[in-house]
Amino acid sequence: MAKDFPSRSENYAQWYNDLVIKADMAENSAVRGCMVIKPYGYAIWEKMQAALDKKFKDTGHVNAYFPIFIPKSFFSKEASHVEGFAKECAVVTHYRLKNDPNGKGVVVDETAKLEEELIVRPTSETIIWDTYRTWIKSYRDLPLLINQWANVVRWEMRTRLFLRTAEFLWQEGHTAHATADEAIAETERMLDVYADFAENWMAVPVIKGIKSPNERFAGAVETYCIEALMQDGKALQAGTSHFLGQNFAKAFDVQYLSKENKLEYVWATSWGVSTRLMGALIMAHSDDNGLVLPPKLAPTQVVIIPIYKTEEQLSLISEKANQIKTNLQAKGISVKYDDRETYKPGWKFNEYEFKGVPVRLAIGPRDIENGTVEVSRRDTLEKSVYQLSDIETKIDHLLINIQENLYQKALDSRDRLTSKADTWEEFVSLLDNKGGFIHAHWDGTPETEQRIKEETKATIRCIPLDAKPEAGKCILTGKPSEKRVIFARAY
RNA sequence: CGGGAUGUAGCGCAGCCUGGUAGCGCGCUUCGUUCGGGACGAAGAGGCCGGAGGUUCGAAUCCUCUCAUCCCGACCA
Repeated sequence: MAKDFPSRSENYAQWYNDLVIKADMAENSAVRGCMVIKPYGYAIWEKMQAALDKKFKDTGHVNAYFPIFIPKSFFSKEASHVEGFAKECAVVTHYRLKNDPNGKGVVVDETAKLEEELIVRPTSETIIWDTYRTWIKSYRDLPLLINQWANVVRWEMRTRLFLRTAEFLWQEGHTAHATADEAIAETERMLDVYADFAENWMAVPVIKGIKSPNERFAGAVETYCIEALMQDGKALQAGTSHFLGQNFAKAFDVQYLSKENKLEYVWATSWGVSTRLMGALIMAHSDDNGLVLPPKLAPTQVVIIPIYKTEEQLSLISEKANQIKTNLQAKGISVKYDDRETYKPGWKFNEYEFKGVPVRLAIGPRDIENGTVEVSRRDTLEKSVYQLSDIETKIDHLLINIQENLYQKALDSRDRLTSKADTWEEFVSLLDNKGGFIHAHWDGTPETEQRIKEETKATIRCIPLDAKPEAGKCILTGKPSEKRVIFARAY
């Protein structure tokens, strides 16, 4: 058990917060609601970025960059879009400071007022579609498949490290297509990319589905999402992919000439995942001993720690350790040999355990004598002694095994926390006593969803894409329903 | 924007009620002994007590104002 670290059962929220800070991933900054992502946290984010970026490029997308500022007038062009974001926008009104004539510090120079205020982007649909108007003239310009890695600002009232911050990092894909079918196919393709990333890289099982109208993205015709379930039974939206129809094309007048020489509005999608995925990753696997990282996203996959008393021992151990390190690196495994004299082995064990390094190797005089190494895996905390011969292959297999084990554990946990409810009493009782995903019937109306939310704080996380037709009665109103949807309390 | 709380060393806190010039733990520095699961001892460094005003011979402590932050709600990737 780590020092001064709460357990999950004691206080899950505190556990999460302390974990993020003590594992050195992020901390609160001087700016309310904005975090500093520290090198260790950023390294994990970079691994996520690299994997996602490759997937985007493999599916034909290219990266570009659009401005952080958006003219205020752009926001009024798409009615539901502005309505969705108006309440959480940071606005730039002036462009100059001056010395305070009354003495201390600086003040805003009122003479430097902008003609038109600039909005710090909460998302980039408007500026991008304003730009696309000039890029798209012919069917030959389509499809346009662009992604941007950026920061965005949403002025949230209450923030939590990674899960909800006023500024966050994300990627946003914005594509333009000649037909609705093509755009829908793109929307679904990117949803699959996200699901694949979540499951095969993050080792977090997700449910693919579509959002109910209440939860739909402001300006979208249909919002697809992947929903994950955390260990405490609360759901977390891990990614969204929107079919925007022709809403933005019409708002920003983006038209092209078809093969038939007809002027047509283009069809759009947008899709994004954010640093919130860090929160999902942390909560999905970590335990009361600290962070647990899936090998595919761990900045350091293997750490080697020497145990010695004398310089002679250290030099023998170092020779062996460096050899193992080189061989592991040749297999593409990231290895750190921590031979710092300033920390003791026990301290290092705890340090790397807390930071979630998947595999730890310890080499001491006994190992040098026996030709062995002590191998400890973070996911199960099991220790065993391996013979040195072909150690690289064994470690390679161990990493794969850990990755699979983490996914399986997360899947088991989600299955345990997934229930069906057929009556209102059952539904409320499940929410209060167990949490998790609850499959239940809903009459399909926004009013009912709203009432359920007000009474239980649970929302429809999604209507699963693989939901089977099943006649039933809405848990609240008793009206007929054709399939179950997934309810949960969410982050 | 409603309800509650807190600002004292890098971090976490005590001191305030009953005014007398600031202390504890962790961390940090140095030296020695240690080193197979967060070592121990000794010696050090570090704070105009959130800010402004007031009461007083004297304010971290009492009074007034102010700023900031955190927690609980409404909003949300």
